[in-house]
Amino acid sequence: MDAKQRILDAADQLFGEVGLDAATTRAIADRSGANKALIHYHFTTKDELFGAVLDRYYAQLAAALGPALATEGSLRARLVGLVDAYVDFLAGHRGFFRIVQREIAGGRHVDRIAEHMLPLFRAGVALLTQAYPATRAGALAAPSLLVSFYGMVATYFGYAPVVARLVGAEPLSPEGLAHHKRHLARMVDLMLAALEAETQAPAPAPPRNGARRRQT
Amino acid sequence: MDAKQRILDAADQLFGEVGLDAATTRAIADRSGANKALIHYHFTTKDELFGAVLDRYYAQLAAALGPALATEGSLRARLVGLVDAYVDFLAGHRGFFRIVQREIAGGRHVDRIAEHMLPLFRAGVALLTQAYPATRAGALAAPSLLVSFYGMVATYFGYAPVVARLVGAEPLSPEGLAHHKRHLARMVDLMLAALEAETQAPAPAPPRNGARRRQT
Amino acid sequence: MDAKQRILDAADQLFGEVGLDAATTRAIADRSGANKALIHYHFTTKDELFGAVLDRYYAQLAAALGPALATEGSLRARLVGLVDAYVDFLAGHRGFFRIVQREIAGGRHVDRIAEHMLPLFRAGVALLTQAYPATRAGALAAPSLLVSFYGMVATYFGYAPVVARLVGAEPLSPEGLAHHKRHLARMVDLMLAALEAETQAPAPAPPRNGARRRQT
Amino acid sequence: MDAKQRILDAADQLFGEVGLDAATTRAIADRSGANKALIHYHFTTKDELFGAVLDRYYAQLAAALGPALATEGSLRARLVGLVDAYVDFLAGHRGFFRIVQREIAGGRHVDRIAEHMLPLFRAGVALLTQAYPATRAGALAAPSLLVSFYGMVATYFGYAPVVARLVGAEPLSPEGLAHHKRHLARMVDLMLAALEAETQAPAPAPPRNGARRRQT
DNA sequence: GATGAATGAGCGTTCATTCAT
DNA sequence: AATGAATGAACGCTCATTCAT
Repeated sequence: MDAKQRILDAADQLFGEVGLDAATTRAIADRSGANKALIHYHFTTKDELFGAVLDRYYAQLAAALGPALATEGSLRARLVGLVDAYVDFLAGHRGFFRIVQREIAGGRHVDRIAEHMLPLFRAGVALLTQAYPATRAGALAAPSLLVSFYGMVATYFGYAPVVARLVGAEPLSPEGLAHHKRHLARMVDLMLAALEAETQAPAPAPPRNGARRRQT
Repeated sequence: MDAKQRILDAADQLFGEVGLDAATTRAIADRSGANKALIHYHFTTKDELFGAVLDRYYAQLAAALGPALATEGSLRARLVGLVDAYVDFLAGHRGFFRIVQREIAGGRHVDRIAEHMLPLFRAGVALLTQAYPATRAGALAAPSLLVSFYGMVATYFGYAPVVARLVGAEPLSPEGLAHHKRHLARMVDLMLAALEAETQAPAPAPPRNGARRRQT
Repeated sequence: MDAKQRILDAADQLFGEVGLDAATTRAIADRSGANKALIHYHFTTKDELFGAVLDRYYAQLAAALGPALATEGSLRARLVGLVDAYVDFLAGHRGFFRIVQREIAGGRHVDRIAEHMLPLFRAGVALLTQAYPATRAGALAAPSLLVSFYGMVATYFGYAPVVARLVGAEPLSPEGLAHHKRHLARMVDLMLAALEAETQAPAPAPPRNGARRRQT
Repeated sequence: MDAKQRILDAADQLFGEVGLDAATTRAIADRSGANKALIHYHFTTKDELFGAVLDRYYAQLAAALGPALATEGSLRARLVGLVDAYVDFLAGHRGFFRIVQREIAGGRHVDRIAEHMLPLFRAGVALLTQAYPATRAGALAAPSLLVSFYGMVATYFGYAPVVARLVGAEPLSPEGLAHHKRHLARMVDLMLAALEAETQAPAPAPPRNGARRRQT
């Protein structure tokens, strides 16, 4: 009955822990309390099971990010809300990040992931370009900003083991996450200030090293 | 001797293309023109071979980043040089990024990677904290900044397939990379300006939404 | 009722196409539009389903051969009619021949097939021995003749792919079948002439190589 | 060293006994005293192993039939010699016939079998057409005769279980085989006599039932 | 240094069959 | 009569690794 759900849960955990290849159907069957054959009955193929896990994650992510996007507040509030919501989602679904991180680096599911991410990225691009024409091109173009912020948010989780050694504290503890959020909010502020400035004076000189040239 | 190098090269390629698990000794043997048994003769274990590939990459990376760190110029010049060098290295060693991306997300080699990255991170932390006391703690603490910048640099490569669809251009083309470098330089400028400001007035109010509180 | 027939039809087709082992219950269920479990409800076991297919075929074969045997004409007319009817049956039930061909070569159903064929062979033996005492033993003994004629009729179908390449024409086309029938009729004539001759002079010398000895 | 041979032998036996599908790699490994993986090491695939068994059989068959074809004697002597040699080969390689019988009825190896048989059939056609122009077409055309004789020879083996019940004796005993050979020699004689007659008077009337029409 | 042969363990997948409904 | 879910056993095949040469 709900064996399908239990298989999905077990697969999600194992894919996150050891990766798609190393997560064997046997292990998934064992952890879900199901029969190996039942996995194939419900999902046909390990790859399709993986796709189902992926789809479920992105549905949950969209649900988690939706409220932040729909907020009535200022752009800053919406961006910070978005970033915070993403951090919370990643913190609460550790396997998700690991799965995506591994597969986006080259696997059979890159396309599926890309298809899930595109609408999110596009929404972000729309948000920025509507507020700041300066983000339509140049060094602060919206896609660049979005990828960079996505990178800031996510890399913290990906490199948690390294960060832990570096700072001697647990990056994924509540305190660590709170600090990360504060850092990210500050980076959002930096970005918005720069965009604000650029809107008034389109081609600002770099603060110290005046000789840099701007291009499209 | 020769064969050992060819095995290392083939392994490096295959690990990058398909990952540690999916790269079989048979495939490595075939691509290197060596015998399967010879791989074990030279490297004992597939995991050790992987470690050797990793070590070689990080030695190359250190060599590539060294000049940028040793430069006599301004801090900005050194940071931008570092970022550019990293971008170039990642662009020139595509497999490296994929390997690290996959393994850092949870594998048997996380520790080895962490050990390689730590000195690089520590050097960056030293650089920043010496120049700006403000980076010793708070929302712009050096570790946070380094992870964020590492994330900006690297995510661009990891999410190239998504970026390609988003902007309809090839992110890894020379033009794409040049644009990415400009973007990153600009982000460095933003950061430095903020640190400069913070050094003069330690607790700045956020630009729009004045109600945020700072913590350590 | 309806479903049972559809299962039988689908099974018959698939057994003919790919053989007993390779015809899976799933494939039979798919082709018949039925549920896998329903197959076992109606036939208990795949082997029993196979037996049912076999039984139906032999019932149809008996019906097809009956008229030829019951004919009032000459022995030759009855033999040729039998042969023609068999050719027509095989041509019209291609799966039947393939199934029998495969299973008679060693399978779990050899006995069942043998039981179906025995009465047919016995009828043939009776027909010949009553008409020609010479067929009671010797080189032209009835069982030998029957097996040989059965072989002539059937092998043409079994080796159709080879024959097609050999003669560059389609052996199972109407023309091919007509030619085959003519050939078989001629072989019947040869046999009957020999039996006729042997009845008048029991120990004929072989046409060229006179030194052969006859035995029982 | 000779593990490859032992695998080939075991496979040959099992393919003959139970068929391609039912002969599992495990059973082949067990019978040959080899490891399951070793089978794939030497033959890559079960289908390729089957092809190797097939090729070996046909090489042996060609060797067994060669002397009979090369004989200096009369056409009759050569034909009878050929038939006898085939009977002996089939009797001595029981698995061969079963394998071919099953696969020719529709499998993945029909083409391979057909390719092996074609030269043999062509040699037979050449033999007959050179000796008797009458075999170039018509009811006694060479291909028809060859298929029929092949059918007579082979069906005896294929239907041995049925024949055993029919005559209450063992068809594959030395006595049974000797009798079969005598029967076949007699059939050869019948055919040759008919061809001889037809050569002198091209369009003979059928012995009893005068109304049959001849065609090409 | 290099290789062909060999192996045990385990892979994803499929099978005929059962059972509760 | 009919079905979706479930299962144990087994499938062909591939794996990293070993070893004698």
